[in-house]
Amino acid sequence: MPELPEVETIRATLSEHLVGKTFVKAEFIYPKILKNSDPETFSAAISGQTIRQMGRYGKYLFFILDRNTLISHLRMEGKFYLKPIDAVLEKHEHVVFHFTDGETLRYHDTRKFGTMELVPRGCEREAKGLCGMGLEPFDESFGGPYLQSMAKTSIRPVKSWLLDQTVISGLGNIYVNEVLFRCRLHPETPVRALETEDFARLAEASRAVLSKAIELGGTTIRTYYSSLGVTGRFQNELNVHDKKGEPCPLCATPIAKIQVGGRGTYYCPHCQPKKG
DNA sequence: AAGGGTGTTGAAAG
DNA sequence: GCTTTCAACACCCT
Repeated sequence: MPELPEVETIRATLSEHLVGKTFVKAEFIYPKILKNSDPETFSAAISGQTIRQMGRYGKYLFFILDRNTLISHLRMEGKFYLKPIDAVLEKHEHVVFHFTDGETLRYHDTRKFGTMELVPRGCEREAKGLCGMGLEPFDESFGGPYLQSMAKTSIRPVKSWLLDQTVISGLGNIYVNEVLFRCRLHPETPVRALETEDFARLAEASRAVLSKAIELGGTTIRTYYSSLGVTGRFQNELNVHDKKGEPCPLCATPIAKIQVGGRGTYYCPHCQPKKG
């Protein structure tokens, strides 16, 4: 489900409930969730370790333990729930973590796309998928000049480029649609056609949109809801995403939907003219 | 009622 | 290399 704001919300929520809990074991109903390990090795490794802190980079969630970090990516529909040990195993619950206090943490993922990986604590950025990731909009050195330096002579549509996590970490389909609306940029604008001013505005808009979304606890659309049943409120702030045919908030032109790089893309044909 | 679409990403193919 | 397409999977909506 999540982009950066949703993962951040999940991180904060889980942190309140999980920090200080000690693992007994982990049961894998669907072992393919695990990368680079098998259930027995993984369970033995986390057994006895205490969750010291919950962390995040981009859309990756970190359970920081005594000696290891459990890196979890929720992909499209991953969720975590805290339940008593005797709660029935629900459909789509693929991993059950047991704690010494008798509680369990259930990993629920309808589409089974999510991944989990255990790395030595402090080595998170070396994990596959995290190495080579671009800066987060909240990194100190992130800004217009950084984006411009990543652009080079790319001819890709700006929408696809912003979704590339090696360029910028944390933007997904919802927020990219919203960022481009705020910047008045057509999603298919070739990166090469962007000017210095555009990169500055993209950087600023990325920070603004994600900050606001974090403040509101993320976005809850369709039937999606966050871990532990927490729902966000940013869906009330969406201008274009999932609003095909609805009037643009600025000019009342019907919002258009097209496919860019195979992803549903929403924009205002009047406010976001193509350039270059 | 089959097919397309879905808050993702990495491997394969061009 | 750089870019695009597709597969992993289950469910919902036309």
